[in-house]
Amino acid sequence: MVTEPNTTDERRTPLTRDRVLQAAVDLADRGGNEALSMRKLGQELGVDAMALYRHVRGKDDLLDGLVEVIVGQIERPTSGGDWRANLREQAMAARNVMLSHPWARRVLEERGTGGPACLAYVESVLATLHDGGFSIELAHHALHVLSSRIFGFTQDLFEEPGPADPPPDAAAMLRALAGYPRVVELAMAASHEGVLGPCDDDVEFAFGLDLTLDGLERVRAGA
Amino acid sequence: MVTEPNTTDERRTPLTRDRVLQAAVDLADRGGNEALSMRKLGQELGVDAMALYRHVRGKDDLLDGLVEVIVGQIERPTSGGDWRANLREQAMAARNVMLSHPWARRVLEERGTGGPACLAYVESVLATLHDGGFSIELAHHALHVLSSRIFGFTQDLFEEPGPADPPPDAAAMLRALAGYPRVVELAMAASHEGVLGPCDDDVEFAFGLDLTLDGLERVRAGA
DNA sequence: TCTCCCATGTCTACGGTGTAAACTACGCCG
DNA sequence: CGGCGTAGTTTACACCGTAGACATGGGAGA
Repeated sequence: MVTEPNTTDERRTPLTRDRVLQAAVDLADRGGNEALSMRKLGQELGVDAMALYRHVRGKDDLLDGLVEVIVGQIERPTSGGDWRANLREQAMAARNVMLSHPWARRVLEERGTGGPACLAYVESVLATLHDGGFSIELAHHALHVLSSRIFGFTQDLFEEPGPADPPPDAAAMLRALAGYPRVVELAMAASHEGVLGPCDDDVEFAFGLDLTLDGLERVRAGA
Repeated sequence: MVTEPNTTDERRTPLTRDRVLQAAVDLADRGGNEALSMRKLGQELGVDAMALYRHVRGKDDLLDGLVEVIVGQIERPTSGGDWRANLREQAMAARNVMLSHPWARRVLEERGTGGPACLAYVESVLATLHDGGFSIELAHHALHVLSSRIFGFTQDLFEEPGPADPPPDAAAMLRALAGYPRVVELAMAASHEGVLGPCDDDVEFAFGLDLTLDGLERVRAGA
């Protein structure tokens, strides 16, 4: 082809690692986790899939890069309050990021938290704990109990019947749930009238976070 | 071929959903999560991959079946104690199962907890909470905070440097960690001399579990 | 200005995945 | 014996990540 200028000639500006990562974020935001394939990403950028390998070592490296981008988006709290308020604000900030990038949770779990952005993030959390009077051992425990919440999500194995679930066939659903009276009781009571979000329940997140923070404070003060 | 009897002629006994699931568990126990492919599983059973589709609707159905098997392995606690001891014992039993099937965590997260075994399991947990004096709302919260622990694992984003990590290149590792003083401090302090397990740290699991149970008891008593 | 090189992107290909559809082989039952 | 259902096979398709050879174009050096 002879440099035929295709719509806005987006491909002229050369690819960059940052451009690749940004496109990957956009793609995942739109198409979810399974849309993140090398081929689709290449297509997204008007480029052959293999071209990406000039700027990214492979899929794993791409995902690592995404972790960096996402974790980098988490705002550090205005470090005014005590450790508790500080950490709470931190977790909430992280949660906001995770809510706007629902796919990121899986990527984080899959690739781990060993990258620079994550290390820096953990470093800041540890500093907060230290300044709050936590011993190293207790900070270690705290990091483990908080780990998922500090990154903005909980390991919610239960998918509430949300407003999207009943439509299919409420009758069959109820029939399938016969034999689990307490489960249906709970499903009724917890039907989450207030449609808070697609991923998680703000109330639940805050509840668990506060429960954990309270517990940590108690242990800290007791030790 | 004319019924040539290959070693022990294992293929003669006809396939069954249970046989398929059991083989899948064995395969995953040996080869981890990525060994769970239809083709490999078929090979494991001395059978073509497509043969599995007679006994399993597809990969998703296979995974759902695995969830049933695994969750079914969790022993119910001897319901003698109070709710707290009861739930603790329950979580520990679940953890034992998860430790012997490390791949199960991912499968559970991927496929959810909507199957009969999981529903029955949750039902029993809810019964325990109810008998312990929890209101429906509080039981709901409790289920969310406990969800991952009740199934035997926590969402541990941090991979401790365990005894397998240093070998590669301790010097390069320490160099990479320069700039994160508190992280290395913690890594030193928490080097987990006691090599407890490959997946998680018993101490951390128990710590988080007790912290959560204490918090719940406090809320229950206060409300 | 000519030339060469290298960076960037493309093409082809390989082995892997899940699975749809057609086909084969066997046992059972009327 | 005829037929039928059941279990397993074969083939094929679309997708995945990626190794390796190739095309191309622009900038540096002669």
